[in-house]
Amino acid sequence: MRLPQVLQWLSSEQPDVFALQETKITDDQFPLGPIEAAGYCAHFSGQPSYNGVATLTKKPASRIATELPGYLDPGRRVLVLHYGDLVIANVYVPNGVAIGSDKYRYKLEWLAALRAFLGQLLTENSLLVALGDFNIAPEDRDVHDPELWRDKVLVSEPERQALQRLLAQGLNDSFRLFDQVPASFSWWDYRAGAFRRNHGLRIDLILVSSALARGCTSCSIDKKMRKQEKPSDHTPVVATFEI
DNA sequence: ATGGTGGCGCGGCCA
Repeated sequence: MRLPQVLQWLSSEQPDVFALQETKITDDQFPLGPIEAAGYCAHFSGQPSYNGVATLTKKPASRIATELPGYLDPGRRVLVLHYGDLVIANVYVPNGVAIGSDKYRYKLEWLAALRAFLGQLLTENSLLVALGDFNIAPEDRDVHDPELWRDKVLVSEPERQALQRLLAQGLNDSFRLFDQVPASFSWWDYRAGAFRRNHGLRIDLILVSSALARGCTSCSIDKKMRKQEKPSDHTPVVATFEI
């Protein structure tokens, strides 16, 4: 994980919750000291080199889950925190690589297991946030060049339908609760000057249950981290709430 | 233009 950038953003923005994906670090290597010194509790589920999720919060969770029930996955991609009736599910959806590949099938299976899990959580908790790298651009307006991306991974209809089935259970894309400037993206490829040209996709989502959507007061993309030296290829998405 | 860049970790995979 990019610890200096994380500490900088926590210090300047002071979020109650900060969800990271692709930490690429084992739990025994997790930089607990600096994060706690910054005033945050660290919850994490990692592995060597790949995947890994972490959720940094002002207050410790009462319960934690790291698996999709009934779906055996060696990848550490899920971290669910419980705060009484409030549930915060941090997810790193598989990339899928290419349409028709084994990894694409894995992505669709994984999304089906996630849908079942979130559906179960929604029956038990009215206040649910599911956020993270979904690796799906929900609509063409979330893609810099829809014709170029048509039927490509991250944009294909089966992936979009899987996301719509998630939403249909009672989740809302918080970004679309508000007016937004066109061509708003959260991820840009490192190659070919994609960020400079704003050749991006909006694949990082904050999905909220209806009860939380009523208290959602803003959702925006903060591009300042992507402009820095050695940035992540993603940049933070921020939602605020009055509960 | 089937390329291009970057992280992890030391060759090759993954995104």
